[in-house]
Amino acid sequence: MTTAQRPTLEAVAKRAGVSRATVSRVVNGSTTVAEPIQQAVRRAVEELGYVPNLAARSLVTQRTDSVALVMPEAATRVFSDDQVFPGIIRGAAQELEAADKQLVLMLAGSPAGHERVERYTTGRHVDGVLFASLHGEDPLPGRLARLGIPVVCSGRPLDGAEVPYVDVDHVGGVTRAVRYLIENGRRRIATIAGPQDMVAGIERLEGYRNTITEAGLPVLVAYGDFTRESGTAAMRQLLAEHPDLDAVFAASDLMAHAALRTLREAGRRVPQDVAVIGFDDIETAAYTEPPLTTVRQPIVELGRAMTRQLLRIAAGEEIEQALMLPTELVVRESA
Amino acid sequence: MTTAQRPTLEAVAKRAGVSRATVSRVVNGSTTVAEPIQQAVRRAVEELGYVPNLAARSLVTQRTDSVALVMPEAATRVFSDDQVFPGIIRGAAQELEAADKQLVLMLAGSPAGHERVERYTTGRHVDGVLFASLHGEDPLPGRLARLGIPVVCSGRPLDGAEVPYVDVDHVGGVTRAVRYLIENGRRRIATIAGPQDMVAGIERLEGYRNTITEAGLPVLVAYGDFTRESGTAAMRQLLAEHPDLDAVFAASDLMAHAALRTLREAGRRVPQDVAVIGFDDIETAAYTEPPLTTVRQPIVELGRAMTRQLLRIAAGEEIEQALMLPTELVVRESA
DNA sequence: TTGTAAGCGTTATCAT
DNA sequence: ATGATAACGCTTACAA
Repeated sequence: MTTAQRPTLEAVAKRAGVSRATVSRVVNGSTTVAEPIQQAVRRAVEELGYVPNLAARSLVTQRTDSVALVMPEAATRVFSDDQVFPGIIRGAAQELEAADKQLVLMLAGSPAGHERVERYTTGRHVDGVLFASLHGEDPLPGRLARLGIPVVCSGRPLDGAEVPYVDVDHVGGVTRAVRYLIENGRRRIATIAGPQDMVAGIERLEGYRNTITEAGLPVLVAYGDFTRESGTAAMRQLLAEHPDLDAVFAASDLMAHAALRTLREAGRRVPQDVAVIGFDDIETAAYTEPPLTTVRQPIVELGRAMTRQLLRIAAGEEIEQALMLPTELVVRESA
Repeated sequence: MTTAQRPTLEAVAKRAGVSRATVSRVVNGSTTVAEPIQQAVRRAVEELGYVPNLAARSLVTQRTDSVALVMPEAATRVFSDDQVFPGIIRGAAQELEAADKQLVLMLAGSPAGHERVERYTTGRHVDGVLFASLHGEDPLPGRLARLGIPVVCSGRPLDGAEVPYVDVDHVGGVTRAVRYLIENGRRRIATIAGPQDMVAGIERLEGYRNTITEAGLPVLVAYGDFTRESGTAAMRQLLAEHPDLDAVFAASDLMAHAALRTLREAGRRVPQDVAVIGFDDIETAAYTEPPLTTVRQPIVELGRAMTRQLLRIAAGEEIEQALMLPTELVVRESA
């Protein structure tokens, strides 16, 4: 490494013929510096190609200008093609870019990874922490909040910690989907539920159960984990246990996609024999056979909203503890 | 913010009854410290919950223990469901986790974003920079390399800079795919090419062109940009210009997926009338109608390999400038 | 083997 | 409005 010696504040000060303090003021946009001096300093900065040393700044300001985005899933599942995590990353990246802060991505799937995230975040190496999709009852968000470190989760923390969160309206979306099925004359409506250790899985099932029960219809459930493979297994199980079902609400588009194929293999026509509705509205949903009717969730906006909340907390503002983003039923041809 | 005062080296030293230097040695795993003293220090660290201040360490060591992963695409396109970027992120995250370094994600799609990336990376705020999928002739990788900052690109840099890179064997994969079509009796083989300002687009077209020409067959090309929408348009164009085509090689699975649907809408049966082969082997490929025959590229491994190379450069090792990862034809039912 | 002390490059507090 | 100067928390010669 040639490690060309970087210019420091000192060097700029010397070149501009002023003190370090003045250069620092100019660089940080203080207004109390005379215009001609500002000019001179800026020219020196330009000529020397000066870039502030963030470590040094961070050491004295106690800020790092970076935010951690923690994905608590196993690495292999984080980036399945449901686009949830990429969407959140993208939203967070956009919002942080506007705030000129860095995005540090951390995977906490393995015990080692989780321990690493804990060390790093409790060690205050970031100005705030974003948690995407909690699994089970992770105590970390609550602990960080108690340490006074800004935290925002996607979805209500399952351990009941008083941590700010942003979530999409799972229940509302599912309710609309199930009602739509009922209005269209479906009476044997089954669901492929998501994992019950995640808010998304829990609330989508709750939405189904409430709406179905309210309508006096039978609750028919099989469980998956949001993936296509699990959707296939769940659909087969439903078909075996309730051969007379006439509709399926799947808690994810991936599972709905698998259900579509499984139904076709079983000789059922969609939507004539069985209507299918998914949840997510991934890109692929418009390209399934038939195109999938589904509940759209604003996933990039979720990432943005979480980040905006975090920045507000970090800025010392008071924020509402929960923020809910609307979902929407997108009707295509599968129901 | 309660900003509970964090313990410093000083505090640990006092508690353990030793000097700061000794604590530092223990924390950094120096072997030259007497066992009983190590014990005492470690206990003090434990009791106080001491975590090193990375900014302070970085200031003196000149290392940041973090690596930037730059995605030069527009934010809206980075996370399409082709899984390329998420795959690279995942691979990089895995490898960096093992090396106990942080992953800083940067989007350089907009001019502002690119400028920000440039400032940040040339300012040596990271120990190395990973570039995912260059668009056009970005001079930044070359510039960083000249500054002595470790850099690795995915794919050969188009501006001819002498920068280390890792890539998948596009040409080999495409050649195998096209030969497979020829061996199965196809004679009017068209291609939906990718964008010609990206290595992946260029090389996949080159592989097609060479193999087709070598076999004395006609070159039939339409251009897309790897997305489904562009695939639909390209497939329509091909159908209009060459109604007698009997096979299509699409440079991405997304475009192949769109082609599948467009062909069906045009009344062509796949694979009977027209054989279709894609490139990527995304998860969805196994679930298209019919399931897609495609060229698999090891995308997570690409991210891992890039990261390993980067770490080797940062460690001062000499590395080969180019590293090629194998691709593989996955035969399903579309061809 | 352990301790002392000199920085690392900023920002912030005081004077001036 | 500007300039000294003291932190910030750590690593690392160098001494002992």
